Amino acid sequence: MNLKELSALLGLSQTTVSRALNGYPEVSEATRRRVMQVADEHNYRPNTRAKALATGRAMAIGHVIPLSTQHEMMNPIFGDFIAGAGESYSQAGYDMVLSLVADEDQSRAYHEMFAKRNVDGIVLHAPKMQDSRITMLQEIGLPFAVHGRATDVTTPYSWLDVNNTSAFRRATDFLLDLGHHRICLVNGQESMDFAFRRREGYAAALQARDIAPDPALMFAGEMTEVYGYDTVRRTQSLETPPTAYLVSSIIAAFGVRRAIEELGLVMGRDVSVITHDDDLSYLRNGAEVPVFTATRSSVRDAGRRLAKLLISQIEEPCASPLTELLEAELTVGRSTGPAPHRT
Amino acid sequence: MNLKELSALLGLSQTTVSRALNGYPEVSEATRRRVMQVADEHNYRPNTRAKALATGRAMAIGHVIPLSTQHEMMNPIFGDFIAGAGESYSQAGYDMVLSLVADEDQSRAYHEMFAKRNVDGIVLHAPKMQDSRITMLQEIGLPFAVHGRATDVTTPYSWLDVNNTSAFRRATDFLLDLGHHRICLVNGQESMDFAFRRREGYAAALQARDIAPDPALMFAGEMTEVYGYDTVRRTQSLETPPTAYLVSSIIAAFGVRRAIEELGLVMGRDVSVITHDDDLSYLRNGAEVPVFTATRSSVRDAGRRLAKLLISQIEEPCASPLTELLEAELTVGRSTGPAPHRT
DNA sequence: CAAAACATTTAAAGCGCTTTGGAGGCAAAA
DNA sequence: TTTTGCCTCCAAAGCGCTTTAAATGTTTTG
Repeated sequence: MNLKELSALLGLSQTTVSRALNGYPEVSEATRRRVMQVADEHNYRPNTRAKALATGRAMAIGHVIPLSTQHEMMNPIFGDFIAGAGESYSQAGYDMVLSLVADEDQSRAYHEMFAKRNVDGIVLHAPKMQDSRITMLQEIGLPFAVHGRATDVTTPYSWLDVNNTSAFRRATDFLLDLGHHRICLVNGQESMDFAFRRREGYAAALQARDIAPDPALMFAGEMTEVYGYDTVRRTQSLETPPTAYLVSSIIAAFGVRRAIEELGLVMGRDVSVITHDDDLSYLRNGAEVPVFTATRSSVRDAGRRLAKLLISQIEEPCASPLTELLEAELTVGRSTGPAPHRT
Repeated sequence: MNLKELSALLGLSQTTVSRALNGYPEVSEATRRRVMQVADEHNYRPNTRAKALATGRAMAIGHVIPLSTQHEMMNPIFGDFIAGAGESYSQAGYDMVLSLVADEDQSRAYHEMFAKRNVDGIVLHAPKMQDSRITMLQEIGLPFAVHGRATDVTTPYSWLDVNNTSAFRRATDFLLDLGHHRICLVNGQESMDFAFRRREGYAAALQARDIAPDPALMFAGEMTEVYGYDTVRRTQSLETPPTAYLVSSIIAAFGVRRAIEELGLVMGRDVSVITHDDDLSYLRNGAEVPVFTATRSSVRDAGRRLAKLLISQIEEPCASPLTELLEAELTVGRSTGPAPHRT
């Protein structure tokens, strides 16, 4: 069923039917109701492609996912972020188109997305500290919004980020208040902007108490379970092992917990752990009482918000860039306690 | 830059330029080269929407993700599956459009996808045993392929599945061979077809050795870490606790391991564990020697294959449905060993 | 050399929708 | 009665591409 058939059926012109369906005022209420009803009965939906061609709006938003950074990107976070964004998109009538591309094809992918005109805007994932993609997109002139920020990019652009610095600063302070002095940072790869910012927060908290950060206690890597495990094994065999761990991901925190328990230590008594918790739907941090004390911020919610932000950006092209900084909450679980008195 | 401008630039008609770019034979090699070059220089890409409208092919494939079953679907598996599918899509020049919809809107979503004609086919995720979506899509007449199967649907359709029954049968046999008699099944939700089939395999192996399945050892639930943990805690306090666990997901297996270690038992000696391993990129099953003995099957590879299968289905609409059954490999890790001799 | 055959190229229609610029009908105003 | 203005509705152009049918120019053939 297309417009032509539908309007023939109604004995009206395509113009009138189109207007009736799109809520234009130049059509009587009676006709509109009639059109609506018949359209509904025949399950009419305008052909997206034709509509897009006529209006110049694709009603779709693109996500370019680099394949080679799969470990950092196609990760547990991603599903939840997409789910959140998807909610906002379908609410606003947008489609989501995903484009998985090899790392080296990324630049081409953005240019192509623009030239092919099958999206109205795109979401930029996993920004690094200096991220050339941002200026590239600005030059291209395709609306975009970043999930995260790029510290070294100074031109204004739209973004939504968790306040990673303050989250990790507060977490570190929390541990310091409990009497911990040797706090091990189990961070993500620090070329990623979020990881860099977390380290900044960690370092700032230490510095404020005149504690020099110990390089032997600062790790950066891909956040796997094994990474968490290994880091604890390694650091616990140091001369003066850390009494607390600050972990960047709940998956790594699993590994941290496993190593602690394997060493016969009790988490929350002998060793304290705080992890960042993206509040993933399938990786809940315990039930009523969280297992881990955590800096929590729902990545799904971030997806929802960033999508909305981008949509309003698209629909108001002249407005200046929008930004949103979310504060993570510090939820206290059973993985933290006062520093043990060792000699 | 559009066709009109490009052809004006070249002093050729749109027809010729279009043909040159699309590899039609009615244009001389000299002109083709010239066209190609100028197109390249100006970074010309045909407008997807116009092309789609003209050809009737959207060059896009849809994935409808039900939101309410987020825990089963928007799960760790999903990211990797999508990544795999995305590889195949971009290779074949297709886009991927995701549509996240509330559960109750699912039927409408499929109809809409068809009516709006912005995809050429769709992938059906997470089939249940009786899945009404399959017949619905057949009635609609939109090409589709299922990731998994629906046991109770008898009409033929295209699918790709792991042989869950045989995988779990072999895993159970493996444990039985090691002398285990009381094997606990930590399964996914059994309304899901894959989980049902896994139980079938488990039951068949027991039956073949005249062991009656013990309902107290068969669990079905959402596959979280805590679920694995709780199940072990619960079953280990039984009068005759199981000596082995057969787990449906590596995430639950983490919980299983944690409970085992917490109970002071050694995995692979006191208690054996086999898990299904979807070979997720960010949840590796150990390094060289796998931590868990596992029935392994890359979900990413499944995505790649299913996408290709659907594409060939789309491009050859009259062909009969295609199916592909993948065998999981049984990889031996350090989590299994002979059953301990208890009294 | 004319006719036929072929190799290139083009004009124009069409994909299904929106939107501009009118047209027709009718009630209110002059 | 004529004019004005409003309310509905419509014909047709246009979005950027593909594709059919036809027109050119170029060889080859009888």
